[in-house]
Amino acid sequence: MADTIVRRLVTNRLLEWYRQNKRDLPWRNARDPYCIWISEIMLQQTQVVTVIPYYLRFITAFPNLHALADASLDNVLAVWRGLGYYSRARAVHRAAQLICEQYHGEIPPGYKELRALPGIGDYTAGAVLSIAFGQDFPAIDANARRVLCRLFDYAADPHLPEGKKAIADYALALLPPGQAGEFNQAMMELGAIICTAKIPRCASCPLAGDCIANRRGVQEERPLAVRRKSLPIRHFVSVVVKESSRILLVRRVPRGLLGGLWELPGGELLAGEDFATGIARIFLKDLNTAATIGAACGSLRHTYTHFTAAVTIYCCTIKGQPLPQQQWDSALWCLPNELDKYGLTGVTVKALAQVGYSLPNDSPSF
DNA sequence: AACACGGGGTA
DNA sequence: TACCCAGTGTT
Repeated sequence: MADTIVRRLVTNRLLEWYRQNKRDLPWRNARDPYCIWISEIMLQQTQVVTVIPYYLRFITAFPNLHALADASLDNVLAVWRGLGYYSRARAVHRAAQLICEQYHGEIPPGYKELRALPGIGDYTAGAVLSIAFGQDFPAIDANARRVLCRLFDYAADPHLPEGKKAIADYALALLPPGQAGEFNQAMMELGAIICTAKIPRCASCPLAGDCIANRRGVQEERPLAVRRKSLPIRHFVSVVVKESSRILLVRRVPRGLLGGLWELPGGELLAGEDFATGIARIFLKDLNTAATIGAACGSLRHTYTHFTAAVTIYCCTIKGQPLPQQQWDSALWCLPNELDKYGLTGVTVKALAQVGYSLPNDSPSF
């Protein structure tokens, strides 16, 4: 494997397999670095099949970098709604504005410049440089990492600093000069289709004969599994306040969990706190208004990355106009048929459906 | 180094 | 339920 000729044979087999088996994806063979960049941001921690409709909708809404830079964050988040990791949408919006200011609207074709933009880390910089600009940079995502761990039977934790270096060295050793874009995509495609996390299809793998883990029969033990903690359950209340057929929506401050998204007012209950007390506390502190609890009108569960939210829905009335502060930076009274104009949180979409307000076109498939 | 950060899919 | 996913930014 350390031999240049052997490496060449391996990459040739990989690239030949890729040419014959690659999926037809909307961003593939795109000339425009902007399209490559958007697709790579969306593909962070998100599977290809999930990204496709969001990508098409986003490119339609913001066809080029200037369109994105000129849009409002509210508009960008409304298009991103449902894809998750909303800091990506905030970062991509901010980066578009920075590229307009600093690089005359052209995505800079340099590692240092890309890496300095918000939302672009090592993986995305390498992906854009190799795929959009043809430069010899590796792009190591979870797929490529798994393929390399198996190919070289790397037995330690690849997320540790030594592991990251080892995996990067493997990738650099294999990377064929002048074909980094195809090579990186081929590694990811192999990981997504053949060298899957569970039950890899080694019988169909073009690199099975080169794979040390396969030879040793330990492919399913690579990469080394890291145990996760079970998710805690946290209790929340979500409140429907109506005023002459309009519904009160509030906007979360643009940072942290679901930053910049709109939601029904509410929040987490303190330990041992009952619903009426919690609602009164939240409305007084975050909306500067007195709330009176009404009927309970539903409940739901929603799982985030690191906790499960158990949400109870109440109808309430308030005294006077709400003044957003603390966790919210804006408030408005929304007509039911205009709900889809706002980037709503998943919990709010679910809660509204339970009280009879289903969103049109909630699926990004249009 | 560990944690925060969504949502959808699969077994 | 548990795990996985074309990772990045913060602490």
